[in-house]
Amino acid sequence: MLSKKTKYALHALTYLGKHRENKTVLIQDIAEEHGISHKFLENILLELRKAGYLGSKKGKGGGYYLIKEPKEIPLSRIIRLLDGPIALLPCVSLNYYEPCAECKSEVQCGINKVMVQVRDETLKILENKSLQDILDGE
Amino acid sequence: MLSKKTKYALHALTYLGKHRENKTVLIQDIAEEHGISHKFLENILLELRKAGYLGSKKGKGGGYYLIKEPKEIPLSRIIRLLDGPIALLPCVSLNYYEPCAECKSEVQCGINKVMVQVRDETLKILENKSLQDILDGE
DNA sequence: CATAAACTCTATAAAATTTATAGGGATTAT
DNA sequence: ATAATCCCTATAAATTTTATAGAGTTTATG
Repeated sequence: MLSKKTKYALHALTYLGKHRENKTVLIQDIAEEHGISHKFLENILLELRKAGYLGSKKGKGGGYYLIKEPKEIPLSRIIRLLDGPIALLPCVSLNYYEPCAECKSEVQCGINKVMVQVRDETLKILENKSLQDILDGE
Repeated sequence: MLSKKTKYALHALTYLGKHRENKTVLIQDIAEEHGISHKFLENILLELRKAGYLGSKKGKGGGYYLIKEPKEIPLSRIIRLLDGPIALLPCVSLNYYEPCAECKSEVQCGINKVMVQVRDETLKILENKSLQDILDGE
């Protein structure tokens, strides 16, 4: 399951996607719309900005806005950013690889081999769905 | 990512699958082979037995053994049993459904719609891979 | 029939992670 | 000048995961 952080990030991105005509959107507005803690959401939006998905404007009249095309924001990226690996095991993660302590040899491990396949097929799904698909369903 | 519980379960099932000629296998043997805590693994095997994948024999000379064909043990089942939902959000889980607090209307939620698709495609992958596939890779 | 070997079951403790809060700083419009 | 707003880092609270503990129960065997 996705963490609340990722779930909230998706809600925030969706909200921002739906309000692209506005110059900026307040954290507070998104938080209220979904009943999310302002401060918790603040941290999430900060991460999304640092990762290059959002722009922000400080000071009075400031707020956040989307700086990428919704089409260019695949689910895989958002999940990786906030939740970490998409792979089911560390030993098959492309972006967060770590060996599994209990496994003597990766090349001889049937679990590893199957999980590589699962990872590749899962990635295909998540790279192929973007914020645009979410917006299309609203 | 899978929990250690699920990962250990997969190792245990693999071990049992590789030793089907034996009448029984000791918890201790599996634990040692993979450097897993005996007691932790004990709880996991108990769950697998209660769920109908393993049989056990008590007392001296006892142990665990596989009672299902490896082909009949899909990854999806093992993951659900030990880790819970496969869906990325509670509001699209088939087996562990819960509404999302921050979402006013599921039928109007674009996130929900996309996640239903992701769930269905992910399930296809995980239902289609079984312990047999793991054993084939060993 | 005594003993040791093994699984059974439930409770609890420890560790790690996730979720949430807090508050002072910096910037900007008016 | 002031108020609004994002920026940043630290810490607290809650939850979940991981691990341990120990008293049962069953069974093979000498």
